[in-house]
Amino acid sequence: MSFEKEIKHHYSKGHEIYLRNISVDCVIFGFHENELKVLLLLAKYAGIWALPGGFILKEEHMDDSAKRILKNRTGLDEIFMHQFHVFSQPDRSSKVINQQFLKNVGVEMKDSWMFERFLSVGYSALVDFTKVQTAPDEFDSACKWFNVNSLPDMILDHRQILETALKELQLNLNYQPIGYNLLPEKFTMPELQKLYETILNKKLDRRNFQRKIMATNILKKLADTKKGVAHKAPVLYKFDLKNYKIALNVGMGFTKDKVLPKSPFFLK
Amino acid sequence: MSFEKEIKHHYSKGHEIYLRNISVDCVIFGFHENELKVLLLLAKYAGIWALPGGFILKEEHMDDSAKRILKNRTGLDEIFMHQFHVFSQPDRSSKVINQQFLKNVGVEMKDSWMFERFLSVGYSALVDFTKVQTAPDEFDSACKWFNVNSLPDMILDHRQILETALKELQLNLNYQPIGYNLLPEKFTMPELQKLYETILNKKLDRRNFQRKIMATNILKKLADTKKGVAHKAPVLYKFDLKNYKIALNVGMGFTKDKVLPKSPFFLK
DNA sequence: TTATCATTGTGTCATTAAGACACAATGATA
DNA sequence: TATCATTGTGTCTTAATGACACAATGATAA
Repeated sequence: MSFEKEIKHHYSKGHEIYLRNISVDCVIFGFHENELKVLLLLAKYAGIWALPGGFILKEEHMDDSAKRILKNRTGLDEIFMHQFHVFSQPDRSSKVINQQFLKNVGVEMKDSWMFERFLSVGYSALVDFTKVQTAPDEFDSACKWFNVNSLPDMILDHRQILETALKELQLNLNYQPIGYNLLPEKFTMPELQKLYETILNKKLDRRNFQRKIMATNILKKLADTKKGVAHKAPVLYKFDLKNYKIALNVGMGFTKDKVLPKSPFFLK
Repeated sequence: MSFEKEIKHHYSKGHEIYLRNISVDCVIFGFHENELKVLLLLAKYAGIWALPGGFILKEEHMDDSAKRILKNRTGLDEIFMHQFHVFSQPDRSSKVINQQFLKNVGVEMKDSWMFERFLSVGYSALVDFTKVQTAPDEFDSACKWFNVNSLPDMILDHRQILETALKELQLNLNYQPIGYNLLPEKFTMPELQKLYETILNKKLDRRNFQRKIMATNILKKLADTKKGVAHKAPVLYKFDLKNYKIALNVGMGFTKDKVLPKSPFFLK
């Protein structure tokens, strides 16, 4: 189907398969060359960058909508995504804006479910940059990773959605394990530390970092070292998936033969 | 308008003023006689208890919808409410269920926006039990506080929504100040501790509790003591609203002339 | 009037985590 | 073979936590 037909169909018939007034936007983080990246699409109809988003099928769990959107745009499956906030400014989208989008691509329409107000549920995911096949769909002319510190202009309130996701990620770093989807299977301690530093946007002490991370029991030290690097060969680690998953549910202060960071207030 | 007319009108015309496919449910916590309570309504049309809920007006910020619902049911204004989760099981509500509701009150209808699937956004609030005027509206036959440990059967997935709110509350207790809306203006340290113990459902050490709470700077010690109590008269405190609000934004580990609890990992 | 006693206010001590930092080991490169 | 950036491990001080002791208070009972 041609793009024009596609978009006409979406605007005129979409409400037959999707829920109304509600959309999903995904903030997909990746890690590459010591930079925290986020995946954006260039929306054909708007000529401006946007988060990968979509709608909820009439009989679909919203989590599955988010996963479907992720799969479409990245080819990735089995990624843990979670909702972090609903954005509900009444004027975050509007009839005028949507009619302008249509006009941009030479389509005119009087009425459409798309002209109505939409709430958007923000979802966030951390993925392996190297495994992603960026795949613009029929509505997008490009799909690209951006460094979170140099973002382009973005559609509607997508910048705000992204910032919210980033703040949440930085906060969650303190309570949840991270890295399983972001790093290769085997990795070194400096690599893991770089990930933390990049997300938090600050330097951490190498030695204290190691102590803290090891105390959580989410890592397994391997016998191997990383070959072919300058200087001393660093030891390789991989995640102890069992403990990693426990920590995901219970938080980093979980107890596996004790060894847990002291927590503020009354967590313990 | 009669109840029957009201409900007919809601089912046949509601979509003209509300967003579709999305609703708001409020978990309203109160504290009374050392018990954590939650406000439930007995829905006329269902004959089963439910969280106070409602819909989003077409031009209304969702936060305002939640506040409007709270105001309607409790008379309370200016209460901090926040969204905590979207519930999106496809089968959480259904046409069949809604038609049954209508049948229960002797109304028949073939089609309605209410028969469609609804996502529900959970909101949570902590309010002063004593200031609440419980007010069932035209759709409800009763409005009552329940101890969170002895809840009645509840409609749809409302039990799950409530449990989620409670868990979130227990977790947030570690990072956010609490009590401003739940306690009288002046209160004693044992009273505040009871609040924490009730929510967390565990005993805390009296002396360590005092130390920790005072270290946060959210309390002001008053010159007065509580009169007319058995045994030693406890000192009265009130919240330092300025610091309380800072802590709400920044978290309990905020720095006001230092004195902050050590936080796990890399918060600091 | 005085003793009782549950409750409140405050302090101490041992343990442990966090932050800062020193030094030896490694292994590619010069 | 020496150099040197980087990695691995340990130590020290400070500060927060949890456990606990004891004195002060003030209504109630004797």
